[in-house]
Amino acid sequence: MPTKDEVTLTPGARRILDVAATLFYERGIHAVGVDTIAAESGVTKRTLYDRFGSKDALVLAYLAERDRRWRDRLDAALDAAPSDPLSRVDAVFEVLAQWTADSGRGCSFVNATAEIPDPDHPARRLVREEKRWLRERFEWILADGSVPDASARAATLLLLHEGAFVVLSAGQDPDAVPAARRAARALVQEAVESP
Amino acid sequence: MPTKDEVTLTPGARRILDVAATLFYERGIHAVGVDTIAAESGVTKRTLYDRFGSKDALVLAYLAERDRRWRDRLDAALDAAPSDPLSRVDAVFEVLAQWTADSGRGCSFVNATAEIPDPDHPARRLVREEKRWLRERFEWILADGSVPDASARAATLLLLHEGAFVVLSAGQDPDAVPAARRAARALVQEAVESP
DNA sequence: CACCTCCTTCACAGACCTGTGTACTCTAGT
DNA sequence: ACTAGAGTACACAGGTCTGTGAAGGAGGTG
Repeated sequence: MPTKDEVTLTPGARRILDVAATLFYERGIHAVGVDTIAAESGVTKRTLYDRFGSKDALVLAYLAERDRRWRDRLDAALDAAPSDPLSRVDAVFEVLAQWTADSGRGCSFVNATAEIPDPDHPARRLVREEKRWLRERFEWILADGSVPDASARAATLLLLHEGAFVVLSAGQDPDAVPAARRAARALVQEAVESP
Repeated sequence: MPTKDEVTLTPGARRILDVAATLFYERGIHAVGVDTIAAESGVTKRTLYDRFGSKDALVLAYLAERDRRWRDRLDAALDAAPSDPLSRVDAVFEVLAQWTADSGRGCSFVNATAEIPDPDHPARRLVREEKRWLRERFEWILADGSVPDASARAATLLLLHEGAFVVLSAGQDPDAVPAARRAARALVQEAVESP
């Protein structure tokens, strides 16, 4: 069963959102105009505004869909992984490895933060929520595996995860994600083996 | 003795660069036009173009100056700190804590990366260089303190450092930098105490 | 048949963008 | 007194930006 969003989107709107997602991610939100999006979607600007109302709303739809897809992917990976904390944490970083394999432009949420100064903007709320969600996922993994100091260690895992994304994109270091994965594994192992 | 850049800048150019730095950082590079920068500097657009040549060059000057100031500050802190690796690593995160105290909009280099897609753009080269420099600083600190696996551990420290910046700005978590600092200290301590 | 949704074409508004051309003034140094 | 550098004033070019208005076509459903 497809998600509600996907059902309610008309074919034209679906194309618009797909094109917008690609262009916003690859060129930046401010750098892409609605004219370009409409033209690349084979649609007129009128249709774009009829479907989404504003560029701002289109930006929000782009981020919300990306957020949903990423969470679904991560939850699926966690469901498929063994239930020990080491396997689960490793699964999160495996998803990151796959995700970044075809996303060379960094984290779309971090990029959106860079382009949207207002912290009360709906897109910024979405970004905060996404980071908070991942942090809680880590915390749940550790607590469920009876790892001590789950909260503090989850915070560290989040730092490694986000650090990997930014060192990969801004620093252009291809080893960033593997390095974060190794550090995360070491952190969990050390925590499990400690008294 | 002032640096060469500061000497060669005319008073007008100095004001332009200061204003541009503030506006680029707070509102984003694309979102700020040269008209605004000129007006806020109490200078005409003509002067801006006579001094800097293009908006692109002004952007580069902004990032280069910020880079220089940050490195100077970090080097000064490292000089002032005791020479053991724990104190030195802690000093780096202390600088981060101070730096982020009045920089709520994240890392300007990461933000610039989000807004400039072309990896060959001079600004992007500068960003890469900055991240590489910090990584090497960490590596030097560890190796100089005879910490084993200095290279791998330096990579982890860089991840924590960059992660803190992004979790603070995108995730709006005020504990991000202290958490990274604690994790970094723990990492160094564990490495020093290990056989 | 009428009706509705989706979408089209096209013109237009009004603002903002980077960048330039021309001609002028003020100030400091030699 | 002369000159060079720094800056001012201001118009203008040529584009792009978001967003709207008016009118109509294609295709399915009652």
